[in-house]
Amino acid sequence: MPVTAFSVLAETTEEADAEREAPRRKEHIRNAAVADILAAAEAVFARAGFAGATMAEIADGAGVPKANLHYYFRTKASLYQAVLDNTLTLWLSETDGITMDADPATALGDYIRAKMRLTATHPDASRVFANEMLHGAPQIGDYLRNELKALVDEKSKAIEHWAKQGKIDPIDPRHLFFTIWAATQTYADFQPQVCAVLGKSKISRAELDRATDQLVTLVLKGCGVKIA
Amino acid sequence: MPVTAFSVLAETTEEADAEREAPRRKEHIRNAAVADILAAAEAVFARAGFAGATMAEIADGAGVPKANLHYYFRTKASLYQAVLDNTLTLWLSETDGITMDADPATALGDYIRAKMRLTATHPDASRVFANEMLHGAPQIGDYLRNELKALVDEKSKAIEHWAKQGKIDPIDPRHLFFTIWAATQTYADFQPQVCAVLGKSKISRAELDRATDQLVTLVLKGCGVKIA
DNA sequence: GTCTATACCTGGATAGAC
DNA sequence: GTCTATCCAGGTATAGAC
Repeated sequence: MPVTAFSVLAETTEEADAEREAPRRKEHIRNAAVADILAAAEAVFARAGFAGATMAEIADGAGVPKANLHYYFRTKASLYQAVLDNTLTLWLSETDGITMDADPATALGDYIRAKMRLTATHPDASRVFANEMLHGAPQIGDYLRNELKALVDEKSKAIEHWAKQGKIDPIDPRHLFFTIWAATQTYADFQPQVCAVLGKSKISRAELDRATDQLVTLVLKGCGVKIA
Repeated sequence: MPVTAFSVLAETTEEADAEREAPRRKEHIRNAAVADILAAAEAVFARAGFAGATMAEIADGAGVPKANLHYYFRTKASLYQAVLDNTLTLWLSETDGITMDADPATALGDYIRAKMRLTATHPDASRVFANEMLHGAPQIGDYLRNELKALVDEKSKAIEHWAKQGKIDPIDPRHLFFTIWAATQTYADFQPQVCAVLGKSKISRAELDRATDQLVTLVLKGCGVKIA
């Protein structure tokens, strides 16, 4: 699970000076330790939340001394913000297929499948996001009100267009998104409950495929989508 | 939002002695402060999680000095457990209507509406539960594997019976429950996201009614339930 | 039973050697 | 650039007066 974006690194003006006027884009990952730190931080923040996570635990997970965390990321809050930024870029993706002239069954089905895949491959990212949400979204409130709202507004127009053409029931697209997001992310966020009810110690690939197929069917049929 | 069950009170053997052999059931709420403490604790644990919550904040919310919390509940963990116990009793309710000989449309529709009402009236309970889940359910794992699993197993048999009678599509009832739980609780747990996308500062009663109606329609139609 | 004052400890952050 | 040792704030829990 490699991490690729480091938007909130601690500023190192000395190094910037040393590079003179060299283009910013020339900057690259200075040390693999940074990636390890972000990966370890995601796991710890996912399980313990911001308050419950300790820098010592993250340092252990990354295999570096505690002080190095404060060298790369000045504060615990900065490190948390960097982890959040990574998860948000993940969340915005996958909606490309939902357009006015797309086939609803294909577009919605593919979107749900993609969301479920994301939940399976990045469960910790889902949990970090959920934690932030539960605590009132102090860090990402602006993101939700701007980028996310704009994206949903645009996609909602496409779905309303489908409805005008009789390709889907006249539903509220926003609440449909809430339902899809919740139903997919629950397999990461509420994993202990899912495992307990199913009587299993982990959610198997086959089980998740069954869940995905059922959810796709439920949504398409429930919205009156004509299967092309 | 009165709190009614106090299963994990700190033990006061002195008082028990004073009561001699008096029946346990004769015990009653010794002080309204205890109810205030539990109510305040639920709110604080919901917003901050277990680690993020502080005893000082809870004491402030309840209007009592910090030390009194440790008098009624020996530790922070005991207080948290007491809050959790209250929420779990809430969660188990509302499934009474789902029986083999019930009408699927009525039973499922009523259940979804009841769950959504619960989300609206007890959002903090939902958030405390979600927090515990996200952190791996260390306190309530046993409850999930026993009481909850037994309940879902029983209700699943009823739904499978409906399917044999052709009253509903042959779906997996467990995943249907996961979807319903997630789709309803998201309006409490992910409230900041819902508000941001809708462009509102709070979720109005009317908005939640729309969401409820749409979800009931989605589920009933999506499962091929015949409307009686 | 109730509250004030305090002891003790965890954990974030930093100074300074290498 | 990297790490060891340390400082200090904040928070749980308790002792002891009333």
